[in-house]
Amino acid sequence: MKDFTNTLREHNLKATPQRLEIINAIYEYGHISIDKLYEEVKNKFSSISLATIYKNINAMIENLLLEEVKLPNEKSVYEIIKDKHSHLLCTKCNNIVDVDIALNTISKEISEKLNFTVQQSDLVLSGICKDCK
Amino acid sequence: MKDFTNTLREHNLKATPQRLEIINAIYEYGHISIDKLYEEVKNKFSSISLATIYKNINAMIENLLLEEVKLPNEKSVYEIIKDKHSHLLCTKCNNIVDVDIALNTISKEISEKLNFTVQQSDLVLSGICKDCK
DNA sequence: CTGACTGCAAACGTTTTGCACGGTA
DNA sequence: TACCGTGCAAAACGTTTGCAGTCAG
Repeated sequence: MKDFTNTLREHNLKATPQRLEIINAIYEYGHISIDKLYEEVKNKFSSISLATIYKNINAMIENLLLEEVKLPNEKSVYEIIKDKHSHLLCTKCNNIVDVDIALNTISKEISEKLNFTVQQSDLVLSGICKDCK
Repeated sequence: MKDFTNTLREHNLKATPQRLEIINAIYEYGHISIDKLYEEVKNKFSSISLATIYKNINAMIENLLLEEVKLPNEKSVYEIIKDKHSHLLCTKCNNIVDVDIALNTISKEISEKLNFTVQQSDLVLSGICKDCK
């Protein structure tokens, strides 16, 4: 189990046992929904409250440690902030994987043609993953 | 005011006055949130209920007349289903415009490299539009 | 030791449901 | 006329808040 104590402190968050469990679960899953996270953390911290999950998710988002990923036809999932990337969502097994897709060319084109400055791009490609075929 | 009577019937929905007003408002706005839609339709149908708005949005989504557009840091908006396209979201004025971005090349690449069959792609580019600069 | 965090319960906002009535086809 | 749709009120759901007790730094 990876130790996120310093990561949390660097983001101005105290490293409580509950919080370490939460961030670790998110890390291990890669992408996780609130419900799954609650279920998962409850295994090790049976007394944890859903309110604590929400408070922590929000605190970590505010402190730029986590971000929400909105998905078509699905509940949002949360992931640790890392380099820009897109998501592949398998509509059969619901698995999500990160992919590095170059959107710079597209952003540049939009900037030039429409005079719209792109600051952020969110791309989700939905379909069937190789394991589900 | 465009007449959506036949469009509704073709999607197995009765053309009630409320429904015509709802679909027309969505059409005129291009992209609209539930709240704005309720507010807008209430101007012409002061007796309309929020429940009716929800029931209709859901019915039209189920009958493939509408689709939800999930946006980063914003409430979802709804639009009439049309040809595949992406969205530009201005984070200053909150305006949304459709853009035709070719994602086929990307989808093909993903298919070949990762053996993932892309069926749908959702792209939102957020930034500053030309009017807000 | 102090401010931040936890867990509980209550509150809140959003969306859905049940039902009686009314309107479309 | 039969069924679908509307509007109201209540219920359900997901998320946030307030507070008292606890813990990390």
